[in-house]
Amino acid sequence: MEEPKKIDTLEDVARELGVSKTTVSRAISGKGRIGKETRERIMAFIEAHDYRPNAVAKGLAQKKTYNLGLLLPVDYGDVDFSFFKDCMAGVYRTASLYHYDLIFSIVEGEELKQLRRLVQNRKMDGAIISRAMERSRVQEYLTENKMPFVVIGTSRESQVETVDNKNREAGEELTQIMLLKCGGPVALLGGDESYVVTQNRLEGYLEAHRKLGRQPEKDFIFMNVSSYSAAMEAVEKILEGGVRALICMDDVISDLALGCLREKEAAIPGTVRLASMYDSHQMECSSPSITSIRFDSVRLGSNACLRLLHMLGEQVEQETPAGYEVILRESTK
Amino acid sequence: MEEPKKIDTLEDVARELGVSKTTVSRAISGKGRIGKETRERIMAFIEAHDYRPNAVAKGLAQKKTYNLGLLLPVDYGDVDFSFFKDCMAGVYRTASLYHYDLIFSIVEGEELKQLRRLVQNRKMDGAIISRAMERSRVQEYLTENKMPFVVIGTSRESQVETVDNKNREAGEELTQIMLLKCGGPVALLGGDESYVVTQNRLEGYLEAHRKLGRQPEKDFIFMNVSSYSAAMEAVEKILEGGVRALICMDDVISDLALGCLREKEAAIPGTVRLASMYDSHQMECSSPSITSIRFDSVRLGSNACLRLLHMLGEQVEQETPAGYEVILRESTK
DNA sequence: CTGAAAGCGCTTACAG
DNA sequence: CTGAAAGCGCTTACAG
Repeated sequence: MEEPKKIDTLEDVARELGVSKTTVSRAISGKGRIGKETRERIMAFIEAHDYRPNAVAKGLAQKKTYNLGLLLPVDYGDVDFSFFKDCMAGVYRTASLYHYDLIFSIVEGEELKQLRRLVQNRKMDGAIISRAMERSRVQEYLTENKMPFVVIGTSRESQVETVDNKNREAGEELTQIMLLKCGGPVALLGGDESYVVTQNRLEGYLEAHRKLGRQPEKDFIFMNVSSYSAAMEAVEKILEGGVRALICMDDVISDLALGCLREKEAAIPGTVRLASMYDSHQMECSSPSITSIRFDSVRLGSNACLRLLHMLGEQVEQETPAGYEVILRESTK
Repeated sequence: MEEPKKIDTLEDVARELGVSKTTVSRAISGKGRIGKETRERIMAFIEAHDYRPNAVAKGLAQKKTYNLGLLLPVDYGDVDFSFFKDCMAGVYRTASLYHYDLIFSIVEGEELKQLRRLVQNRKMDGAIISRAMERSRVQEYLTENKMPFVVIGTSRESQVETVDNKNREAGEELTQIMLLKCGGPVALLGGDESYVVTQNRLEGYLEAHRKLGRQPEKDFIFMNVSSYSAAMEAVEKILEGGVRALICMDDVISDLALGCLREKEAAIPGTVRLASMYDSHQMECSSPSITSIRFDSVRLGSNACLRLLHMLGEQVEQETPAGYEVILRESTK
């Protein structure tokens, strides 16, 4: 024999228990005064019948959706999927913990149509976006429409809430290790200087020199390296200068450098030691494997979510800053 | 001067236009009789004021959410991220086209808690899951709770709606090419035989032999290869047998085989030609690059979405079967 | 501490 | 062709 009545709604619960919907609602939400005994009776009944409030109805009454938008750039992951994967997992777990769901949307370049639907149809309470979308009008649009959001990765605009890795500290630690391991100068290949992440890693590099009382050699710092030819030019100078150590600011640049060093038949780590300020699957799997910094992307995602929930007025636990670890591999042996 | 009144709700529209909410609703939905002129007047007003109906309210009234669940296995993408990426993009675009949003959830092993929330709180109308989750209780749970779903990849259970690649046809085409290119026998390394995908690719392999009037040599067909040692055992037999061509059923197995061949110092394609029945980034980037079949994952995702929308009673366009292409690379030169 | 009632912003029989 | 009214399943002043 099945339970004769399905308990699907608040009303069902109230009727069966002979109380009002108001009371049941209060028992569940914990808001408002309610007798301890009544409350326990209601909760036990709910538990027994596995009743769950309808999120849509709740949303309508409270003008909330309990959905968070996760906006991904269209070509995320071309380079570094594990970052997005881990980040998403972190966001997801934290959102789940607070009973929020994730709605995801892909932002393709300047196209805001999809995002607009999410915002105008009021299908989310807030959004998490990535720095990669900084150049699109997404942030502007969200701000105009009073949609709370947090950016993963530091943005150039102040005023926006961001969570980020400790790029400066990590850059400093890696540089310090390289300086200590290798007697001579340590060259640097960096990316687009207009990015905050680039600036921070550069600062870390410089700071490590300062703390060890060494003078960074300007001639071996190459910024805005974005092509194979740019990397090649730098690598040639490095080899000519007899520099024995090279740090690249991310995995893409490392990959370029690796190609250049191979073409020049420079042994790694024999002739040049190579390290990357950003880890990825390729760093681990290339031969030789590349020493690099692994950031805690899961935590980063989790923090982004906590921040957003906080902005939405939820009582959330404290954020724990996302850490990192330097992974020493063959390329710096 | 701003518009003095914000047009946020159906009621606002109705009031401003001096009609009833019913009429406005009908103009928007297109359901029910409505005068052409009235309708146009309403639509123009809506357009001008950029009004969008509140999806939550609409959902409550219609007992729909216009959300589709996208359930991902926890460790998707360890092997083959681009598949998920493309698939998701396909699902996403199609969902958007029909004004649905995607809610995503990660299923971790046997843990159904998160999924349960999505189902019980009625936050989605249907779900798209992947074959990778076949062994969890997800399908069972969805069925019990009458939640429509479609599986990407063929499931062993009938009764469920699936969309899949043309694994048999593609396997046949690749095998045929290999047979024609190489005079002798073509070995096969396959995965878990209990998977339908494995069975289909095997069928294709056999069918190619049949059509060319060749006898597949049982001694060079190795199934259930899941470890390096299993692959090594197969590779040794292949080399001893003087076989000059090898097809692996997917990119993971290809990677294993590649490692084994390297260890045995067998030249590719010099000594053995290697091809994979599944393309991935690694197939493209390994050296030598590996000939493989590239499936149209975007289309596959799109089809999954179309199928689900159809099940939900939406009028959708016809599915176009997801195609594939054989990409000839260095490994079979 | 508890409940009746209004309200969230839509849809949809039902009546005209 | 159009509208008044009930209803979707919750929450929340307000009153008791």
